[in-house]
Amino acid sequence: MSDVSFPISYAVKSMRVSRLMLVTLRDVPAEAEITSHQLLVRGGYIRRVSAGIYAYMPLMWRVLNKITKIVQQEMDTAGGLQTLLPQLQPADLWERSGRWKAYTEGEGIMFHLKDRQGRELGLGPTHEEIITKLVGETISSYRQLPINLYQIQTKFRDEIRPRFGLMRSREFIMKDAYSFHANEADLKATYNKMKVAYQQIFSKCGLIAVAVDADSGAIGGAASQEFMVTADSGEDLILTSADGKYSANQEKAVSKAAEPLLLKGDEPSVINTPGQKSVEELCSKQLLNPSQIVKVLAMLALIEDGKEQPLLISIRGDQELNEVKLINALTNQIGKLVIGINSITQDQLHSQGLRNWPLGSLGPDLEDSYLNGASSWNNEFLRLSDHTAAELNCFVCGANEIDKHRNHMNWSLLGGVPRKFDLRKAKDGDFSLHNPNQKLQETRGIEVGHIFQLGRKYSKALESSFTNEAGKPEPFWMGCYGIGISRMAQAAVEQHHDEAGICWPIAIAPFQVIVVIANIKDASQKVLGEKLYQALQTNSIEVLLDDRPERAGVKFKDADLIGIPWRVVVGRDAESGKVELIKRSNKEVQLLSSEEAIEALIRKISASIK
RNA sequence: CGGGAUGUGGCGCAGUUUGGUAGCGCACUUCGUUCGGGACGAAGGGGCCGCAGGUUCGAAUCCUGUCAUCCCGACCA
Repeated sequence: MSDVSFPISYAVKSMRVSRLMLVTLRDVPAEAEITSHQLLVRGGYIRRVSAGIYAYMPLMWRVLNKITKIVQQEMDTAGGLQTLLPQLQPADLWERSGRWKAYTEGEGIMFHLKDRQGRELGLGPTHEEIITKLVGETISSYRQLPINLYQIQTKFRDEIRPRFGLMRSREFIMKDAYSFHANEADLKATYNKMKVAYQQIFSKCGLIAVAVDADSGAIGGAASQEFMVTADSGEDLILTSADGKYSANQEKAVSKAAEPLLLKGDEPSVINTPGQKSVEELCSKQLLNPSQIVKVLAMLALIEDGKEQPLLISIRGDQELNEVKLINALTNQIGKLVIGINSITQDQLHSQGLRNWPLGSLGPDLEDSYLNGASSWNNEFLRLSDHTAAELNCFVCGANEIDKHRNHMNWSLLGGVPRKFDLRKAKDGDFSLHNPNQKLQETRGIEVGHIFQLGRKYSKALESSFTNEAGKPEPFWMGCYGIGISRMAQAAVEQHHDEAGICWPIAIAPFQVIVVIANIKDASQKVLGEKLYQALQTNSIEVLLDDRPERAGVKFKDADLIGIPWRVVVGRDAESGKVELIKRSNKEVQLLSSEEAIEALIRKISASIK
C-alpha cells in the first residue's frame, strides 16, 4: 500500500539525532500565538515560509505520515478508494456548479490564475466539481454504485486571515472523500459508516474528538456533522448537554430560551427614553428586564444575484442573533443564496440617499417608506422575527421615533403575530430541547473533520448522472467527508502537551522511543546506548538515538520538547547495565536493566498501537 | 477589507523620543575547563537596520510612499 505523493512506510525506522537536522529554539518566535504553534516551531517541526504557508520539517513529515496511514487504513476498511485529483482546476467547471464567482470574487478564498492562453484556473480548495464530473463520465449504472473515492493531498485556500500556524493555513493537507449513491437511503448508510470511521480515526490517533451537529455552510447540502478536538484555544464554540445526547456547533445549536420576565400589562403608552439606544441603557434607566424588550435590528443582506435586501429582525432583548441561522432562514425565504449580512449604519443610509432612521428606537413596524428613494436597496423590508420575540405577549419596543419607546405593546397593535424563526444563539446555561432538564454547556473545539450529506446539488448542477433501475437517467446522491490532516497534527499538540513540551500520542509520534546517551564520551554509556538502539531497531521499534556531544541537560530538554513518548536514558548506571525508562506523558521513571527496558518497551508499545 | 501593532545577524530583543555610521542574550565556529535537567572562560564569524524615494555634511533614527508580518472581527479542514 503506497501512494506517490505520500509514502506511508518508512525505509528509515531509526535515526541518530546528530543526523536529524534537529534545530530547537529556546525563545518563542513572535509569530506564534497558541501553545501548539509555539511548540511545533520551537521543536523544529515546522517553519513558516510566508503567512499561512509552512514547511514541514522531517519530524513533522513523519507525524503527518503516521496520521495519513491511520486515515488510509480506516478509509480503506470502510470501502474507500484512494485517488489523486488535480489541484489546478479549470474555471468553467466551477462556473457550472455556480461557485466560481463566490469562490474568487470579493472575499472568495480560491487562489486563481490565468495560463498563457488566458484560460482561467483555480487552485483547488476542494474537489466536488472535479470528482462529480469524473464520476459522471465514468459511472453509468446504478449497479456500479455506491462508490466512495478519497484523496489525501495539499489544498489551497486564500484565507482571509491565516492564523495559529497549521490551524488555519493557506496551504494544508486534507483528506477528502466523496461518495456517490443511487438513492438517499444508501447515502445515509455511507454517511453513518463514515461517522464511525471518523471516530475510529480520531481515537486511533489518540485524540479526544466529539461529533457535533453543524451548519453545512458554503459547501451546501443537508445533514452535516463536525468532529471537534476539544481544546481551550479552539476557534469554535460547542454546546453539549450534560447527558451527552446533544452536541452542536454554536452556529447550529438549538436550545430552549429562558422564560421571559412577565411585563404587567397596563395600557400601551409611549415613554421618553432620551439617549437610551441599547437594551442595557434602556433596562437600567427604565427598570426593565432585557427579556421584556423586543429589540429590532436593521440589517442588509447581500443576495447572490447582486440585490441588496434591507431586513428588520426582531429578537428578545436578552437574546443574541445567530447570523448563520439568519442567513439560512433568509436563503429559504428568498429562494436565493444569501452571500452576506451586516448591520445598517447611518453612513450607509446617507450613501443610499435616505433620511435618518430612528436607530436605537426601531420598532418591528418601521414603515417601508423609510426605504423610499434608496439608490440600490430593495424598497421593502423583509421582516423576520425570532421565536423569543414573537412569543412575547406584552413588551417594550422602539417607537420609531428618536428617544421614544413604547411600553405594554403587543403584536396585534403591530399588525399581528409575526412568523417565527429560530434566529437566536444558543448559550451556555440554556436548556436543551430533547430534555428540558438538561442544561447546555459551552466548550471550545478545533474542527478536524466534517461530514456532509450533499444530496444532488452538485450532480444536478454538473449534469452528472447514472441510469437507474427504471432505465432513466438520474443525478447521483452525494456525500462528502473531510479531515484536516495537518490541522489534526497541531490539534494533537494542543491537546497533548505540558510546560516542557509536546507529549505525542504514541500512534502519531514521529518516533516511539528516544535513547539518550547522557555522556557520549563515556565509553560504557556509548556502547550500551548503541546496543539498545540496535536491539530496539531489530524489534521494529521506531527509535531515535541522541548521540550528540551535548551535555545531558540539553538532551533531556530537547527530548521533552519534541515529545517522544518513551525515553531511555543511558547514563551513570551504564556500567552495571542499568538504564532509566521514562514515560514522557507523566514523567514516570523506572530503573531497569537494558534487557528489561527493551522488553518493557516492546510490550508497552505493541499494546498501545494495536 | 475594516480596526490595532511591529519590521534591526538564524531566534528573542535594545537602540528611534533628542540624526554622528549598530549593540545585548540565545544559537554558530575554535580552544580550554566542565559533564544528569538548556555550563563557564577566552577568542571568533555573521546584519545594504523590510524596500524605494526624499530631507541632511551625515539617516536604523526625521518625512513620503510601498511591501511584509502579527493581533481583534467576517471564512473554514
